[in-house]
Amino acid sequence: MINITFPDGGVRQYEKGVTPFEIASSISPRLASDILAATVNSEVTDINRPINDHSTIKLHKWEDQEAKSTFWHSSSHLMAEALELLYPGIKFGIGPSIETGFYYDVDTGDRQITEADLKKIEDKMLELAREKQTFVRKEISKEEAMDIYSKKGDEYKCELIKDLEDGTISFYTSGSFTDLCRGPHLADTSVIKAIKLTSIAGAYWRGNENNKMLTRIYGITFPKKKLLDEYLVMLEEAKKRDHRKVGKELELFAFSQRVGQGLPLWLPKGAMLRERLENFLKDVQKKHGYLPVITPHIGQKELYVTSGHYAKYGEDSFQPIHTPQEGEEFLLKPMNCPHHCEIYKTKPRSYKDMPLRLAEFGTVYRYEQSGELHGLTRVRGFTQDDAHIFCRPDQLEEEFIKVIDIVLYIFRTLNFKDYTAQISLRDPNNKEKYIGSDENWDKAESAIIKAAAQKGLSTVVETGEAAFYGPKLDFMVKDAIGRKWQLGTIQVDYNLPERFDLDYVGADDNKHRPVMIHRAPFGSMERFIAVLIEHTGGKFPLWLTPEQAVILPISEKFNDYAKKVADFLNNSDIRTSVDDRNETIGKKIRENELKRVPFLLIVGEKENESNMISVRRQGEGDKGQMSAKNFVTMIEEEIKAQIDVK
RNA sequence: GCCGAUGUAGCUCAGUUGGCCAGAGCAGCUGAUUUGUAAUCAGCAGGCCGUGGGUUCGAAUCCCUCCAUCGGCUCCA
Repeated sequence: MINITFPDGGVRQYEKGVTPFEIASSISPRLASDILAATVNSEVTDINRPINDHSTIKLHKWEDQEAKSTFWHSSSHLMAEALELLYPGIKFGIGPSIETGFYYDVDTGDRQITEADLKKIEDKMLELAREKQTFVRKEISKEEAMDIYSKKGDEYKCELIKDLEDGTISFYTSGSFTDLCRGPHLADTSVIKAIKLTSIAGAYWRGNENNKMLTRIYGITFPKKKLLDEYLVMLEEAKKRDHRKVGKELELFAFSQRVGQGLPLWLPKGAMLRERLENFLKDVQKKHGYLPVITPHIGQKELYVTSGHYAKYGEDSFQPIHTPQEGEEFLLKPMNCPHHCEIYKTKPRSYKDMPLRLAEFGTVYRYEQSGELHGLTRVRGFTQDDAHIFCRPDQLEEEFIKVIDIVLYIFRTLNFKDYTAQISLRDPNNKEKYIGSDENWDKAESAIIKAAAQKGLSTVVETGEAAFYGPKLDFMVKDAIGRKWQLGTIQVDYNLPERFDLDYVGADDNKHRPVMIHRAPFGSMERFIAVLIEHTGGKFPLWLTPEQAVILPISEKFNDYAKKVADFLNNSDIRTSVDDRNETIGKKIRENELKRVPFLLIVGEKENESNMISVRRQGEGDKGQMSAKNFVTMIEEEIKAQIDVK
């Protein structure tokens, strides 16, 4: 007998070799039919894999991510089986589950699979799923595994096997399809009830652009048709919040082919919103001891040779600007740090001056690959809410924590709750990719980890994701359809102070090297506003929104009264306009509701006589009458509550 | 940059297998209407059918080039 410990601490005894499915059955038949995977001693496994030792167990129903990933991984095998039947001779790369769904990379040879074929593949998958094919695991030797795939002529699988250790290789078979696979898998395919193949795309084999491009087919499956329908509706809803769509509807920004791709044009309403955000951060920074600086949009090539950026990115950047004067070369600035280093150098610095915090909303230009451009989230010209903190090594951790505080304050104010903090460290196996001494890297990395821990951030550590000059802490936020974007970033840099030969005189009267922190709480104005649009669906917080109130006269007779009220509100710093078009009140309400104006103030005969306004709140409807003065008080209080978050 | 898809009026979209001057709704303009909480009515105007080339008696429609956009891959100082 073996002891099985459940998550609640309860222990039950079972025969050796019992499976998670049998354990579930012993609790209730309902549970047995619901479980899709199990975690046994912190490893997710098949529900029919025998357990031979004392173990802890957690049974996973659909609601658990472990169950979903097992479900989707099995679905990718199901798709592979369908593909092999429909396209004999097709070769397979890898086919994992992803956050939502799964994909399989395939080499279709001379044939081509297009979106028109997806329905056919879905139908085949459903047909196969209904056959209730069981997933059978088989451990296999490396030699045998290699033999199977060389005979089959699948060079991708051979390459994968080559990197695996003998004795750890397993195959799973379902129906006519056998795949190299670690598992785990569903017991059988019958639980896969709803299938949607979502898209088809090219993907380099093993993610390397020098390799062949395979065809990647993405899909998602569910145990119930209803869940798939709900998912598709959710996707549709999310698309309505897409910042590119909302930005066009609300006239916030635009692009022009003639100006160039990835170069956003800010329209008046977008510019007003952005300006307000900038002022908000400027106020915060002022309170935190930042000093404003302003630097030019270009710099001599020499500047970037000194910083090391030219060597690293020169060829993939906007190329140097040449002037009539022979030999002169300028670069559009791709980052502000070199300029700020030169500001540091304008006079001798003392340890008493530290930390020196130089802040600038600096517009930078980067030649991003054309296929990578995406609305406002990935552009070629953008403005960083940049600042560089020059500090003594002993101040690093404290300064780092203070920056985290600013980022968290901003996120709270704008109601960003769903973010992850990612600590990016260097890849210890690839040290030549980075500049700087081992010692400095170790110090910087531990400073970040300690600071994040002290602020109680839940962090994800990514090794190998550090910048070439130092480790960093990034705040990642998802867009409407779940794509992750980096917003706030805090980076430690020992490299630039070295390259620019920055120093300060210490208490010991000797020269010392400062440490530099790059930080941008928004990341860039463009990307931040893009994500803000998607989070709010264009319904910005009252303090930020371009138009806070629009006055709607019932008829032209009340235009004068409307203008009087508008003047009063504008004088009270409430951004107000009058919609005095010759349209019905219903139409004016509809259009201003669609423009997400937070307050519509309706004035007609009644209001004119009683000197009141009728207040209508966006999305909520009529709120009754009040005086303009009371309205101002109400708005002021609401804005105060929005900004004074602790 | 790579793979795939898409590109018709300011916006959202129709336009059958190539065949009459390329259509609709909204927005715009003009006029009527003077409106009470999500679309008043009528008229007018608006398009090198992304660009350049080709096939054809004839191209928005078929082929090629380039540009842009969308979904991914790679990249992201």
